Formats: sequence, C-alpha cells, structure tokens
Amino acid sequence: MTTDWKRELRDKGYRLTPQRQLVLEAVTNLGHATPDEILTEIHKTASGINISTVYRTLELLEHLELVKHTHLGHGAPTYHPAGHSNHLHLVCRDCGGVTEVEPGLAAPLAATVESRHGFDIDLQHFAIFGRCGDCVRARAAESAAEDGPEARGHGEEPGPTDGDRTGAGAGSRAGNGVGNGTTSPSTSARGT
Amino acid sequence: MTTDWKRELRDKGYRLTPQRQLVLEAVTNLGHATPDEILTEIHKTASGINISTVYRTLELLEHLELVKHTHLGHGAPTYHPAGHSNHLHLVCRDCGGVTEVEPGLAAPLAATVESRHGFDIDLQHFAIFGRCGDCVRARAAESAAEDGPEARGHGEEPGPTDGDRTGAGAGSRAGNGVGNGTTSPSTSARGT
DNA sequence: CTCCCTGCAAACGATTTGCACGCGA
DNA sequence: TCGCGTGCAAATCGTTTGCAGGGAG
Repeated sequence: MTTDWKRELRDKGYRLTPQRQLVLEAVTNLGHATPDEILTEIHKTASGINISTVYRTLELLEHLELVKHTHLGHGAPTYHPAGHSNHLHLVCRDCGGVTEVEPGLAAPLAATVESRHGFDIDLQHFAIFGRCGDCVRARAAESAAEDGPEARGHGEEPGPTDGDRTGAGAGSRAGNGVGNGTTSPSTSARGT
Repeated sequence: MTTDWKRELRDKGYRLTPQRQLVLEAVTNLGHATPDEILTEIHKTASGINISTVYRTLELLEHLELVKHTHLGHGAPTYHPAGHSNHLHLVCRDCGGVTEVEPGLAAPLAATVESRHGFDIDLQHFAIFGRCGDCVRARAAESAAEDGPEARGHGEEPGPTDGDRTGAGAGSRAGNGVGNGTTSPSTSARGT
C-alpha cells in the first residue's frame, strides 16, 4: 500500500514531486496537524519547502481524498490522513482540551437530520464545543469570585468567557483507541 | 426589560457608553451578524465608532452573557443576542447554505456524551457540516465529469472538494420558527 | 521541449494590541 | 479629578495569489 497513491496521482495527470511526498508523509506522521506544524515537521528533514506549497499540496491531497481537515476551533484547521481513525472532537471552552470520542454517538442525530431535512451531516468536520468534566467540576467548586474590571483582561480563570481558540499544542497522537476519551490540554484557552 | 443590563453593567463596575449601547442594539437588530456587519449597521446611525471597539465591546458583552457567538464556517463568527432563539446550524459543504434546525435534535447525543465523558456539549457554538438535500441530489445527477489538472483551481463544480468557508451573506433573520428548516444560500462556496 | 510545480514576496481579511487623549462617574 | 474606554495605526496570524525559473515527463 506504499505506492498506490502515487499511481493515482499520475493517473489523474498530476506530477509526483518530493514535496508532495513529504507533505503526505508529515500528515501521516503527525496524525493531526496544522499547515504550519506540517511545514515545521518537513523542515526537520528537508529545507526550502515553502508554506504556500504546503497549502497548495494539502488542497490537492484533499481533492484526491488522501487527507481531510477538521476545524478544532478559532483558526488553523488540522489535517489528518483520510484513512485516519475517525472520531468526534470535543473541545473544552475553558481549558481548550480536545477529547476524541467515537463517531457512532452521532449516528442517531445524523439519522434524524437526514430524514427530517435530507441533510447529510459530517459531525467530524467541525469540533463540538462545550465544557469537559474536569472544568465543569472546577467551575462548580469556585463559584464565589464575582468579577469586575479588575485589570483589563477577563479570561484567565473560569468565568462566563467562552474559549474556543484551540491553540492545539503538540501532535496529540491518540493511537487508534477511539471510543475511550483522550483529552489533551491545549496551550492557550483564551476567548474567541 | 430595557435598562436592566445597564444596571448590571454598572453593578459590575463597567461604564455605560454610547458605543456599548449601539453595539448591543445592532446585534439585537441584526439577529446574526459578523463584527464587520455590526460595524456597518452602526455606521448607518453614528459615525466614528471603530472596528476595534466593536471587537472589544463584543468581548465584553459576551463576558456579561448578553450576546453569544457561533462559528458558521471558515472565518468571521456571527454574534447574536444571548436570548436569541437557539438552533443548530447545518452548513452545506457545496452551496454554503445554512439550515437552522431545532436544538432538541441533539439532546440524545448530549445525554450520551455527558454520561460517558462528563462533557457538557454546546452544539450551537460550531456549525454542523454536511451536504444539504438539494446538493445531495444535484451531485447524484451529474456524476460523469472526472477531472485532472485542467487549469489550476479544482473546486467550482461539485467534486470531492470540501467547502466550508461560509461567506455568510445578509443577516438571515429566521424569526423564531425554528424546527422547520430555513435555508439561506450563501454567497461563496469555495473550498476550505 | 513543454508546461506543471515550486519558491518568493506581496496582497489580504480578520483580529489584536500599544498608545495617548477624552469623557463618564 | 481619576482612570476606563475609545480611536487610530501598526502588528499578527492564517491564507491566497502573481510571477518567473526549474525540473519532470
């Protein structure tokens, strides 16, 4: 299964270039990564490849259905191999952590929406926002501090802030053990 | 119920300024709007107010839970009054149209996720991606054209492209008749 | 030898931030 | 009067595009 995509590339009239190979490799290795992270990954090996090439290549690879992308929050979408084990992404509004859960949970919803509106949903494309168990608890605990315009920024500690803006940290490779619930605390967790 | 939020503002130590009033008014009138549309709306009445003020004010209003925002696609989130009738947003990957459906449909999913992962989801924050009935049909029809590197851009006509990037057109005020299915064809529908 | 791909840099849209002044309380 | 809130402009971030040269086929 190593070179069949190369064939497909050729067959569809596209050229096989080292950078295309590198991008696909990087996406495969990282599992989940933003265009920028992909560029960085590639730079560890090869130098020179440009960010715009990464974008153009990802667009192509997605067109060929070799990779897919998901919006985990505010900006930078994350790309992953098309064959990657699927899962829904639960993004915590407070800590920004991402929990992966099995896609089957959405089957009922999908069925209902399908029959009622004829709409074929893909719950994996956009993350599902909310608050993770830890933060729900944490928030329940400290419900004393009301807040006024202390300084300027309201957002650090739990509060009616929102908080998508998944800074997505390292490539949280969760193996394939979907169905459990791998939570990876992101770096940032400011308000969107 | 006209001035209680003003009280709240004051009580929490914030100042009541005309621009804050104007932004909240605009959000209320528009129902669904991007920061930019809000700015434009305000400019019809008052001049001078700056885009950065709109952003800062929206952040504040959201903190006070007077408004909320939703990501309908690629960029520009849309803001709406916190009390606004809730609904899920189904965004079509092909035509970019947004269909609003009643939030109750997600209740089962929410319950399952809650019990299994302790995660309290908010399906309204991010849109739900997929393909609307019309586009599913349209796509079924013309399944002839394969494509190679004709020119440069692959994406215009239906194909394994994705297509979030909801350019969100005018403020599609759907009244409160949620539960039905108001589809508003957006402007753009390119790939993400 | 042709023309797809790439690197580079500028263009862009959305959002944020530093700074100094004016106005609300 | 005191300092929050605002306007303005510059800085970021993520992504796209125009252009010219190089290499794949």
